[in-house]
Amino acid sequence: MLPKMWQVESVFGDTTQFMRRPTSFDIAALAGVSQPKVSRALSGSHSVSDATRQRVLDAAEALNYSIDKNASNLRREASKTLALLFFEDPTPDDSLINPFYLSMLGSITRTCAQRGYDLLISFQQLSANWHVDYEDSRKADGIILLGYGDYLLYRPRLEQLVAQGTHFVRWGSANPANPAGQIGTTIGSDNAQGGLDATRHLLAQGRRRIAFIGTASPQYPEFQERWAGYVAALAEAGLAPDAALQADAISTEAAGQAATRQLLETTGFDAIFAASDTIAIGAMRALADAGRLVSRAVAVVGFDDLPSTSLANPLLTTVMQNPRRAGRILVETLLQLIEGHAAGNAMLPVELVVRGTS
Amino acid sequence: MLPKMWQVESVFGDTTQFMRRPTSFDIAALAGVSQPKVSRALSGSHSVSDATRQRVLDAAEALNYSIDKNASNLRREASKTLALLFFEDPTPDDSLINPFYLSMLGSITRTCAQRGYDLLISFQQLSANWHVDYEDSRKADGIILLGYGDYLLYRPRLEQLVAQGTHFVRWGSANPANPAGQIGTTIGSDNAQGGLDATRHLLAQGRRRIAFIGTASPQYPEFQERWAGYVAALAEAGLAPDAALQADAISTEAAGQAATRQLLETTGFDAIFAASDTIAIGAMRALADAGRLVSRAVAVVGFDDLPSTSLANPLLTTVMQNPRRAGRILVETLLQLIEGHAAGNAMLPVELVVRGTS
DNA sequence: CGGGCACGGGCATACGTATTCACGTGGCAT
DNA sequence: ATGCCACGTGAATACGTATGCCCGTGCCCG
Repeated sequence: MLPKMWQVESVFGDTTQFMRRPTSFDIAALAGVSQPKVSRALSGSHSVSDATRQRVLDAAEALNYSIDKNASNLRREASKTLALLFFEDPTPDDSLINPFYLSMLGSITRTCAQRGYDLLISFQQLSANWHVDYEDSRKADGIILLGYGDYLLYRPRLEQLVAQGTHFVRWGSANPANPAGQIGTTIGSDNAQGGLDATRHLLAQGRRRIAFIGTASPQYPEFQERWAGYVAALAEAGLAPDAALQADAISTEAAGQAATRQLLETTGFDAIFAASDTIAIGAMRALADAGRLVSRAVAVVGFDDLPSTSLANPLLTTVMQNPRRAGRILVETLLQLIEGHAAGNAMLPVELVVRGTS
Repeated sequence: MLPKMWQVESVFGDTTQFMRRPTSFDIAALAGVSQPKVSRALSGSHSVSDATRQRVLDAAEALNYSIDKNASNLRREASKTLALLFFEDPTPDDSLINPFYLSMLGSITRTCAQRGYDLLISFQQLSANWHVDYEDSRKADGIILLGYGDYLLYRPRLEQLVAQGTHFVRWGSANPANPAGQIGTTIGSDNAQGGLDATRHLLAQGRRRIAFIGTASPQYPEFQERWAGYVAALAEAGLAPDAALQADAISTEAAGQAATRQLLETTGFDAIFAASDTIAIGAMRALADAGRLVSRAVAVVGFDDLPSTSLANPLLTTVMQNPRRAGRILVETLLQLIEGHAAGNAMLPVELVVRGTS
């Protein structure tokens, strides 16, 4: 049946100015066609003649019409929306977002826009049951998960998502050799290669006591892979990893600084491979505090290539990831999944950028 | 009438596993009540007895039910969603987002979450007719606008939004004395006060030839206000602004560097008040290139207090804005507007943070 | 000349929720 | 005893769009 309003009141008149929000019935009437035709015309269906389509478009333009997304979504049972979830370990409110993820944000939003999708964004504490919230409530057709965090903690959530058949992709370890990459579709950098390149570079500079600041724990699979690359490079040079040269630090500058300070007290070293740029910055600060000359006494290599490190002095040698490409691939892979196609993991190449600290 | 599915098939049976998405009718049946009751129970209506509500909640839990947002939004004619639009002057794709706005992102998302709203995010080129897109299509109940850009260019868009009655707030000049703050509801820092404080501080250090790097043009009202504060402080000290000491730069580090380089060639100065931290960083780089000692020869004060400047050496003296508070107020003000309450502009206090460069 | 087919179009209906309305049942005051 | 109100309830329906289905027309081909 017609919506009730149509049964009682006429649409046309000089009250146009104060009319309610126009619906597809309004443009249908104005264009002299039926409501379904309006829908078909606007959605580009073939079964609409060009002349009719143009009349419809003109009418829509005239009435300043735009499709009610909620009604459209309800009917189509899809929302043309993706959800971007940064998930973090429980931290105080004021924790900043990992800058590396932020750098993906631009390309994610742009790729979404190109593909006609909207993007919902949320920062999630691990505690919330976000997995219910987005695809279940039809707010989004799929989910992008970003976030360093304790993998062992959020892994059950991932398994639940897989079990529910939720469409999602995540940034993480995509290395086929790493079981951490086998839950859901995962996109990530070639962390092992990056670790290998960074460490080879330091070895080529004649460094022999190379510290690794990060973690080798499976809680943080990406760091673990960088560490594996580090170990592999050492092995190529006939060196065995020295446990005394490894110090734990997770992502933050403060952690990097503390870990380095501790290393300075306990052992000697002539180079640092830091598992992230933020850690490397903290390390450089600790070195400066200790009066150790970065690059002369201790070479430093980071990981990420954050833009903000351009303020550091000397400029940080680092393993560059490509966040723009990463963002695009995340979105495109997710869309593949949503459209029902199979999509595999993807491992993105990284590139060593040699600057002043090594 | 009941949805068609209900007229033909029974819901219960051992096919539960492969059942379609549960609807409010399903939990109604399971809880032994009617569908409207389910809606009321879940929305916290008073006209539901506690016992009934509990039964409904249990049933919803059992069937893993969650409300279909699209249907709910359609019915309520509201989406419980806000749209966050970064809008930029047309720039190449790879342009990064202004870091100051990014620092608001966290508090905006969190405040939205606290208030039960979702957040859509988009980066808009000025060319697109985004104003049609969000509230008109009922994707969002209101819009938050962020973005440095040529005010004179986007001003017509703002006026159109006002004319349409769209609910929106924007970050910008909230100074009652500035006509730029009188279109729509505007939240902003007390830029004039910041300019005043920064310049007074430099004057108190004995500096007399203080350069302003930014712009005094009404195209960028916030910068204009900072400049006005600068002029006011000079006046207090009995100094007249010297046009030779003013150089244009919009936001970017490169622009700040170029402007400073130019100033170095044309005139002498003993201090710089930069209209943003990124400009200040560029200025410091230009000074370093020219062999001028920052803080000794030339004192520098920035504006924003970006976290990344913690890598600069010496640490940048700057006027601190409070992005977390700003984000919260933006959201809360917008919600006021959406709920039909009046909401005025808000001007947030700023604070001079003295560090190494002055 | 008749049958089939391509094509443009309209009717009816479903999507799942929230709200309006009317109804029945108690209890309380008149 | 009668009227009234508060309260919990369910029946019906509207929100606006997209689509399955059927229909009529004109054309071509057999």
